[in-house]
Amino acid sequence: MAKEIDNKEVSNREEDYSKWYNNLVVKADLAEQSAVRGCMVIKPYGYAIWEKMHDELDRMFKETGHVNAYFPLFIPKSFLSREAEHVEGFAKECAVVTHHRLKVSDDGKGVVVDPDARLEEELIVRPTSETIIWNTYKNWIKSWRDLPILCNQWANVVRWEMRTRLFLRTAEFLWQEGHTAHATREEAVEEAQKMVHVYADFARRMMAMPVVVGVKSETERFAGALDTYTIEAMMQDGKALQAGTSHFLGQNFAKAFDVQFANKEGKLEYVWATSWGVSTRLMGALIMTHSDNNGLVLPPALAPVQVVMVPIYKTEEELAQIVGRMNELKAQMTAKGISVKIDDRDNLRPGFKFAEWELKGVPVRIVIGPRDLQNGVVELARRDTMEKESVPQEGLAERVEGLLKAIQQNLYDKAAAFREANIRRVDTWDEFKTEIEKGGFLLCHWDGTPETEEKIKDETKATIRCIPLDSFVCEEEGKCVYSCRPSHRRVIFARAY
RNA sequence: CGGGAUGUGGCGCAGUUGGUAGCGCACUUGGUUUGGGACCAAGGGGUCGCGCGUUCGAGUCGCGUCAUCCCGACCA
Repeated sequence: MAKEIDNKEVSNREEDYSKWYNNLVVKADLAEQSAVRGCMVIKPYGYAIWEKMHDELDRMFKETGHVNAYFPLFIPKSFLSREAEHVEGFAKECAVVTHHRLKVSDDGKGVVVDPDARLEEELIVRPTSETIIWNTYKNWIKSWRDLPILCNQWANVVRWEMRTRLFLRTAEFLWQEGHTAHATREEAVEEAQKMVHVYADFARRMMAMPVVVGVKSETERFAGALDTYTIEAMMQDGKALQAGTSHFLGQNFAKAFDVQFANKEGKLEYVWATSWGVSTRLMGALIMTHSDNNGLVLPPALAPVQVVMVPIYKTEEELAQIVGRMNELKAQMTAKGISVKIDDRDNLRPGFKFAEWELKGVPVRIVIGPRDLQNGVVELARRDTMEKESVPQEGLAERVEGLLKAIQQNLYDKAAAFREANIRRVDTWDEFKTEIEKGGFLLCHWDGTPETEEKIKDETKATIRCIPLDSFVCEEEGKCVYSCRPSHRRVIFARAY
């Protein structure tokens, strides 16, 4: 059983990672379960982190030539059935709108669905927007001159999952979905690969989260895709988390929605497609990558509050004096683009504030008391290592600026070191079965068949996370860890969220 | 949807053999405190997930139902 959770200790992760995670999300004021089944309320502090992610991703998309658009929440049922694999993938988890009106019930105690208001065709609340978007693209695309179309949409989607977990798998979630249309196969493949690398760059640079870029095996592919590119991250319990995907959809959707263009020779051709997305699941990844038993640890690049200042005082005069000095220092830091919060709440003691801001993951804490004011110093504490030092007020803004960068880098290095320590090459099936229990990624040879993949999954719950593209590429001859048949490369196996 | 567990003030929990609810935290007020989660005093707030039943009497027993969590299956 997990230890009782309170604000003093988030939990012991080794005992019960799930509970640790859920409690951390709630205690750190990020989100909570809503009254609606499987849905979550993202609280202001949590949303501020999502906004930072949103803003940087949006900037990156635009930098790579994309534009934003918006498509309807409701998708006519018939659209979903156009692409066979796509329906099969999503049919089991759709919320369906059947009526458009309520009426007061006969006993007058409540409302009931008005049976006279049944929709002629049911509407599906989008689980993803390929279908409605390709139905629209049909009207936008006539000639090769209309291509490429590089649209992105920020939206919410609904997938009626059996089991939910805050940020990682909620019935409704926020995401962005890019949907592009191209004249050639090569261009579409290039786009899909480009975007998975945008995600990888984002994860590393902003989230301080190392990821493996790779291709999904046939079984793990997106419903309707020819290839699914993925970024896979390793959480602190050794399990893998798919943090973002980019799909090369071939001409499947173009054919399903009859989207053809006249090429330069005047001949009709089907359009090539990609789609790619990341969701609020990234928040889950962020939490599980860096947090410790004192709570959340946020990389400075995504922290809504980068620096919190806590005054220590006995009298009102002292408080006024200290806060006065703090405001001067804050102004210097704000000028450098650092977000600073002065916690001058007078009903809480300093120790409580320290613990609370640590729980919320604020990267840097600055404490000023009467002694510091005398000596012209401050106490500077960093969240990642929990180290404290006394530093001069002179040049504080520059020092903090450097510290924030150092913390960002240290978080990445720490996570990368953890990942390195938990990636192992495994060559025999016996070894595989014992090693997979220890968690982490296993680099193994695989014979390339879905049958073997399936059997490995049944016996060990491990799946092929990806065939690595950039790092951990192991193009070498060997024998499948399960079937012993020949293999030309290693792939990554792991248990996953 | 299968297996297991749990539903009691905002949160976390206790509640013996049935006798119409209690603790810690939080909250309010006053005071003393403030360099790592303060203390004292006085207060406010719940009919025990919901429904039906057994009983003189149900948080406690029975049946049903809903919800949540965990393990599976499914998934970003």
